[in-house]
Amino acid sequence: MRATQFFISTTKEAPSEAELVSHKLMLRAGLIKRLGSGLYTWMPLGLRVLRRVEAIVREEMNRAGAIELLMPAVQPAELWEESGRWAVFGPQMLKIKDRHERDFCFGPTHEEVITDVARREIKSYRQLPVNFYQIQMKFRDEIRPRFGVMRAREFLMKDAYSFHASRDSLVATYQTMYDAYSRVFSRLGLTFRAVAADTGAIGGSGSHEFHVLADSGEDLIAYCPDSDYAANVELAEALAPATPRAAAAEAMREVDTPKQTTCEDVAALLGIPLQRTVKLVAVMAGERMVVLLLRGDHMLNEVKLGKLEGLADFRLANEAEIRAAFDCPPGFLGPVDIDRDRITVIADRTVAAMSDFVCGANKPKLHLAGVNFGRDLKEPDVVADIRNVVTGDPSPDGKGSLQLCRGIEVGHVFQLGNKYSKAMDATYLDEAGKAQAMEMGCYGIGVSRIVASAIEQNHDDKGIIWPQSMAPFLLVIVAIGYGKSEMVKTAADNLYAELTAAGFDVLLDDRDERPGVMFADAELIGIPHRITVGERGLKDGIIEYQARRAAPGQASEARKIAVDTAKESLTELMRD
RNA sequence: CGGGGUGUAGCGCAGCCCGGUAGCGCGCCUGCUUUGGGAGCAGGAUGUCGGAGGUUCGAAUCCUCUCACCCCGACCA
Repeated sequence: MRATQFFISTTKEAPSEAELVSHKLMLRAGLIKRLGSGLYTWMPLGLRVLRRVEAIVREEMNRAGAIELLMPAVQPAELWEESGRWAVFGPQMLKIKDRHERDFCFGPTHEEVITDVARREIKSYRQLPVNFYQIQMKFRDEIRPRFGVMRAREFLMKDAYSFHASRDSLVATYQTMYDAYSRVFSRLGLTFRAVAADTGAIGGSGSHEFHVLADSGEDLIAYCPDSDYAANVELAEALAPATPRAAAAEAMREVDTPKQTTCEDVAALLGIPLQRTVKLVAVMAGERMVVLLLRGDHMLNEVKLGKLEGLADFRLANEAEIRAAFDCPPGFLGPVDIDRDRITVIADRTVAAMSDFVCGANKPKLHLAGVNFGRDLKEPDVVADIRNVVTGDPSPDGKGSLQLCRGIEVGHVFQLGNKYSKAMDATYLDEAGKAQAMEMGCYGIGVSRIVASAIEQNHDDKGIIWPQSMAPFLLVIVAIGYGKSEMVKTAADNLYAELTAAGFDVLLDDRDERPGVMFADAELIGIPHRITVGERGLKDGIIEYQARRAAPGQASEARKIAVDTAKESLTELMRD
């Protein structure tokens, strides 16, 4: 591709809306343009990157035996009502009406449509297993779109759905897809980690997420350096303390806390570790109030809580409900002397093993110290794991302690079981001629998100440094004085023709720009390899090569290459 | 949805407090010079100051409403 026949639109400054490095660089390099909140045009350069990622995903899906199809983005409401998700998916779904006032949605995912395909097409166990996939724009009405294409409302997704006659078959395909995903992210040159995950709104049983590791990631991952345990914090189990609850040593007493409404403040005032305090979180399970007890330094895990009996639809209590139940303003709430007939107490495992702790007194400006279960208040109604793990917690596999890191979720694989096939009556006839619900799996990759997360992992102060496998061009020829020097033009044209014929994706920068502009653009855009062709070197039969990515800790070094053997030298240098 | 912030030229911003008819940098156009790290000089174009209403002789500026976008939060009481 010649730069003069392509469309390059770079800027020195990033629009003020961009916060994340990848977002800024994507805008500055002219990969994307914003149309509205969470809505982006993929400009020609960005589209090339997107297509390269897509191609690798497609190759690996095909290699894994998945079969490509393309389903409609617009889906009738009836399908979603069949599966019961029209209401469940809720406001995240973009719902639309046609001219006859019939309800549709712009597909946020395609379990319903594919299950409909399967139930119409698959009659016999002989047709199973089968694995369909597509690469297609999805729409989700995110609460808060942000970070450019990282969390956009419209985004490109690869989604695959497998159907099986047995659990074993599902597990086998799940493993095949898991391996295919690992290959995809490895080929894309990303540092990633597969982690055990919660199944969320999609439903089902077994599930793993693939995360690109980055400090800017929105997800927290718990992993054990001494074993292969890794899980999303949403799921990672916090084990019960190994040591049993110590006997009460202190008498319960009130302490004045005139302004201290948080555990941090109370701990600071009393000069005790935060780990000695207990906080109370009030939630509503239907009409009933449930209070949750967590150690002062711990965070509630809403996913875990939602899995407890009767708490699937819990919500935080509002201030009016709190005042009605406690007759006390928030900030001084505690579990002592509350009406246990009307209020259920759920203690986190850690809290259940605490003694002589500090908590709110249910009176304004007062807290209690030296509080003990059994003596000062009844034992909790329920003891459960309802908190996020923290650094240093024992690994659930018993092989060391947990560390935390951040990740960007770029892939997710699920074993769905027969949730959708049962709801939508997708059955096949088994060997005995009996109708059976199909086992299902589903597997997603956020194609557009991969582009952004690759930049998060691969950039410097000059711009993007594409992994070779997803670069928009493999090599850029910067021709200095292309329009002025016949020698430069001839040499650059020849090299371009030769390399292009050899199958390399080459950008010839034949613009009438100053060298600095072309160098800066090449670096901002992040093309992995660069050749500089100028009269200066050509006089000696030489052109210059420079790699975009420098060896760790040093600047990328330019090296001289003889024009005559340039193709051979470059083929060597650009070997992945 | 709650809190905060911002909307002025394609992009980044100043002007607003204290009302007087809009400016800077980058980019863009023309010409000349320049050409190995985001050129120099000269000339030039571009704005319903997000929208509506109001106050005023006069509004980018003050008031009301509204829309859009961004950030934080939506979980610890």
